[in-house]
Amino acid sequence: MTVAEVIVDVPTMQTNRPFEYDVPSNLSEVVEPGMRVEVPFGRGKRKIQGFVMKLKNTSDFKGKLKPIDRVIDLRPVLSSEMLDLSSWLANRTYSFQISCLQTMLPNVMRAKYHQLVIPKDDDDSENQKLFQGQDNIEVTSQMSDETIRLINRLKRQDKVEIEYVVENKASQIKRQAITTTLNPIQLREKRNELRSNAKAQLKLVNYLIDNLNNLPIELSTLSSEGINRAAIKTAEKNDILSVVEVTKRRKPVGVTPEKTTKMDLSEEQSQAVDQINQAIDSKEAKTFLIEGVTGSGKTEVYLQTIDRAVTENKTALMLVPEISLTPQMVNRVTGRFGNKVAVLHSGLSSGERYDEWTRIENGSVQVVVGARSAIFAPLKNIGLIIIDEEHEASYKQDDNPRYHARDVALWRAKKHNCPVVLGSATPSLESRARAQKGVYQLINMKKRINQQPLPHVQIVDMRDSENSAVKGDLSPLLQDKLWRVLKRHEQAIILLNRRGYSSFMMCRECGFVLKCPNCDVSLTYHKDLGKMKCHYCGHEEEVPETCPQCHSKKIGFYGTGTQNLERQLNELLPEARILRMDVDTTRRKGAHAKILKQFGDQNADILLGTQMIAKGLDFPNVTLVGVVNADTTLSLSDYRASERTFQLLTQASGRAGRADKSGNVIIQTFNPDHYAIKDAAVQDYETFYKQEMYLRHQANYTPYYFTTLISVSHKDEGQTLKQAYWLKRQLTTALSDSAILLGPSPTMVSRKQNKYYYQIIVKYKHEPKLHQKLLEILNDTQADTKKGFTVAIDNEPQHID
DNA sequence: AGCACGCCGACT
DNA sequence: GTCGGCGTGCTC
Repeated sequence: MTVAEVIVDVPTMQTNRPFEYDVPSNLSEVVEPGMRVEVPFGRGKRKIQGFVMKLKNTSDFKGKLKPIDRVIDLRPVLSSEMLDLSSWLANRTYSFQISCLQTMLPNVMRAKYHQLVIPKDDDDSENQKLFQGQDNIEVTSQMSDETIRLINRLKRQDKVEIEYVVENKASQIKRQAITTTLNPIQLREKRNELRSNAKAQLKLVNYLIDNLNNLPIELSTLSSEGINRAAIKTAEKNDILSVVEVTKRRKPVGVTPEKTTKMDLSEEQSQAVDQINQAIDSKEAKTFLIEGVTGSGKTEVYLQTIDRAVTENKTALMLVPEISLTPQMVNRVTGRFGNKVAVLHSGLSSGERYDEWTRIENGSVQVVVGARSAIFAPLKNIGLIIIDEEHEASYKQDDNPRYHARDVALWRAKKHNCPVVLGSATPSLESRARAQKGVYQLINMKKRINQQPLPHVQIVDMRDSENSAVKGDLSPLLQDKLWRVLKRHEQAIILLNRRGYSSFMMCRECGFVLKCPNCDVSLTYHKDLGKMKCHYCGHEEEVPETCPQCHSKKIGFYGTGTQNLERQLNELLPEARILRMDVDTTRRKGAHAKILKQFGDQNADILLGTQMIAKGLDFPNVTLVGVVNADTTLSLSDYRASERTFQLLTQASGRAGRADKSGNVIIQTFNPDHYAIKDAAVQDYETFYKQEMYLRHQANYTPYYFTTLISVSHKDEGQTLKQAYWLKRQLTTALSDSAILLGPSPTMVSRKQNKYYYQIIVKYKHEPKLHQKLLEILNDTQADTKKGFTVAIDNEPQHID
């Protein structure tokens, strides 16, 4: 007997374990771990999709095993590596294993479920009313309560039957095709061997000779040429050709960009390449952190090390943030590796995404470039994994499973015995600290290639009388520089650092920001309460009317919007062509790329936008970058605020000035003396790192402590709090005295979609019992989900809000 | 999730 | 009496 352990597609805590199924004898040769199957589940005739995790010969189950209904895949869609990874991931992220399995596959492979109501008694009057002559009707969520009640009654009376249909949007849409390993000469020989009356064979072989470069040829193509199945079968028997399964590609391989060649390396670059190549050669699962200033040529290091992996017949995986996945970036890679590359970006339709996945899975590509989820690319024999802009928060998925691509990369690297390269001009504190401890190998690249000068950075103190007297948000200096840029027909980027806008209070006279007395984070304004509140410890206080520091009345909410700024720029420079890029103008798919192209083609003078314009864009004609409000992220009540500000400003500054034209950067701020701003202005990562580490140490934050965030929500605030306090008690009993528990406190937006959110933060160094306790909590609270409670656990959160 | 079972109030 | 509401527990 064969028994399969199946993870079923029911995302709940109680079903988050394997269920055993009998493998009927007709499927025993077919079923393999990693395949999707359709199984009956529950008392009714419900059918659902599941993943086979394991096959075995005995069963521990006391009842009678149900048989697997159907196998969906011809071949496993997940390798044993991926099955293992899903277990690890589910455990690490406190999410359901089924969710992990599904995130590893393209979306189209997710099952869709339908319920069809079929009449058993066509003559029944109620049935006739319901079906109105149709064979069946589908149960949908829009159905009225009345209809659902009717269906339920009819079902009880045995007048209708419910059929469950599992639809597999992409159940291996494979077609049969023929291919041959013979060359034209061998084929001609075969042709000569044919008997003179074998007309069909002759036609087939001739067709094959003529179309050798179009292999594999689909059977449908052949039949339109008048070659039938029987002829193909005979030819197969005679070893002329073989029948294979191919997946049809929706999109032909795009135009291959101009072939690029290896660039000469600088001293620093070649040292980096050598170290990494050595690890590739010796199959060492080592992690490198490249700390390289903007313009130091990290990309070329990536390309040449990928090249080494490819030459050694291995594969390589490169992750970049979604917003850096621009045509320029992609072309650089495809230019070097041609059609060996698969690119996974958000612009692909789900069908195209599936095609790319298939191409990777069947070994047609050696290099994969993509955003976060590309870390699950089904590559075999990985020789190198690269994560560019390693510090980017977008590498962490912010809903279940809340995984960090970096963690997955390290896990896979260990499995494949290959190095991981993390690269950034501004590494995350935790990575840089690991490099300090020797966990990662640090590679420093301090020099810009081609002697590019650093841009000239000026910090504008917005507290100055001259600046505070200005009506709008643009200082006289920035206005002047903008005007000059326009006159020289160059371009400018204006960056508006808008996060948590108008949520905190700052004094326009002295720069004072209202902070929490216990937590050293700024207080946020809660509109619903009309009070200032700390969302770490829950401290709250009234909105001050005068500045507590200088008693000026100029204290107020701080923040400005892109539209507002666009209006100001229009008034100031009526002749300038301004492009605005923010969430509003980029909502539509592809709008983002379109705006960038417009700017790149110099169809605009000023590009105005939020964070998204700061990342890795190269516009040679840009000579001015202005940051309107550098402080906004600083005042966010998140302990990573300084780090994010530093990263943003450093990146933004890197945008100004290329080779021949010198660049100017203007940073407007109310905190000109803040270390994050001062260090960013001179692109001094190391100084910033030391200062920030010191502060993190003082305040017991990452990387000195691990953090886990637990949030509870319910539509009744009292219930939410009650649950949150219960959770806190649970944790207190399980944790040692050295662990720090904060909260429960309301989240920044304490009410979302009519639900209240409270969170508890656990900071700890070593808590062996924590993991088990959290799993217990999930189990215990599962029953409450039906009462409207949700409990979410975020291991190492990227932001706390 | 979906479904059965079981217990309760309120209507043909 | 029975229909339908909701709480509880189970799914190989």
